[in-house]
Amino acid sequence: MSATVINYHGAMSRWPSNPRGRLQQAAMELFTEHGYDQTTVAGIAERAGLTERTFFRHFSDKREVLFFGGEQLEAMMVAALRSAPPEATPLGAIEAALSAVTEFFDERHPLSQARQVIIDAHPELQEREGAKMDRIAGALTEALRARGVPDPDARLTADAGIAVFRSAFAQWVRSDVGDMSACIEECLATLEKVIEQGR
Amino acid sequence: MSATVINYHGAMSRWPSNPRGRLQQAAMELFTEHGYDQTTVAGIAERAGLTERTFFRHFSDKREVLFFGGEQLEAMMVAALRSAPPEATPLGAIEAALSAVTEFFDERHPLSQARQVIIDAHPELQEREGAKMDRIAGALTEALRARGVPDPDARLTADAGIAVFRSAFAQWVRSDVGDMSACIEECLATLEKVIEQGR
DNA sequence: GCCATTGATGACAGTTGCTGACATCAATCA
DNA sequence: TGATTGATGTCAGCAACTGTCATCAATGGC
Repeated sequence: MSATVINYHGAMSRWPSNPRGRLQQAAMELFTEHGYDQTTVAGIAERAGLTERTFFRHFSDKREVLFFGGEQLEAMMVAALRSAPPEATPLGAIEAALSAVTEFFDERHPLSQARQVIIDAHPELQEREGAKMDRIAGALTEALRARGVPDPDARLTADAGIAVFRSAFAQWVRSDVGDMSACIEECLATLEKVIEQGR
Repeated sequence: MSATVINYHGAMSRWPSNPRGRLQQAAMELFTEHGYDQTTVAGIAERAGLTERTFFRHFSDKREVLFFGGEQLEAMMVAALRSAPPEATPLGAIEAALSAVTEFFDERHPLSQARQVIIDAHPELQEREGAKMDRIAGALTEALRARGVPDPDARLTADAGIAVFRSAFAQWVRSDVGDMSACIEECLATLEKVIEQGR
């Protein structure tokens, strides 16, 4: 049943070939060992048994190797939002989207922590992370519009939801227990509190 | 009284030398004429009568030439937040910060529109814009903490405020009238509505 | 079993963003 | 007048990224 094989490059891996995964693994290792700046794409490719050119066939740029998979997250959230009951409020639908990914994160707590250490040390990576969040916010906005939520309500609700997600994630990734849904709930309640407290 | 002078490079400008301004102007022109990708830093520098090396002495990278001045915006917002009355609520203080920059924008409506056309066409520029917003959100968070607002309240309020700002800006920059404070007020009211509407 | 096609990769050259190091020159000041 | 300072020019070089073509394993019709 084990899928360990020898491919035609002589490399051994859990799944046949899987060059993208090998590149991601190699990148994480090198970023952790020597830092992001000190790591070259050529170095990552070499450790993965591939060439620099192939790296750029799998990832649009050097940063992307750390963020690949964000589309999956986006898809999960959008799907959850779509399957929320039609009578749900915009904020309720957003809450459903956030809740849909807590399990995904709880299963990857150590990996997320290692990743965050790298990102926190490099502004260009934080920039990319923000861009990914913006992308998700845009997708959620679109999904809310599809539910009949007008503008600017849709965008503001989605952005507020992403703000909750970011605060919750920051809290979750720092903690050791790793209960993402509790963090979401707390941050969402906090947002409601500061808004209802008024200006 | 006019400050037009001939500097030692033979260049003429409204203010003596002002290399940074010349580079920004040249960049805006070239980005608009030929697009961001097709414009090289060497080309910008040449049009400004300077060298590529000097460009990078004034701007940390190619994108930054479009975003220089963001620190000024951040400073204005932080100052306004600081001078808000101590009894103001977190959201009220954030509203003061947003209101403090509406005039600044209203005075630069056409320039903002031209800039936005360029940014909208290039994901890497949108990424930088998001990073600038994140930076401001961080500064506002810190300023709220200094007022005694705890975490995660401070971060969430600041992020919500930036979300309002972004929606308001998008609306303002698309419009022809250019009344930023009205856009801020509308978006803030919308945010309050969608939150108070509940989950 | 053979061959054409397809998809992923390697090889290689080239452009551009960006940096370090040193030289130059005008302005300033002791 | 001469030393210093700050901004710029010059030049070499690295690394990110791209276009192009060759290679080769796998696939599928015959």
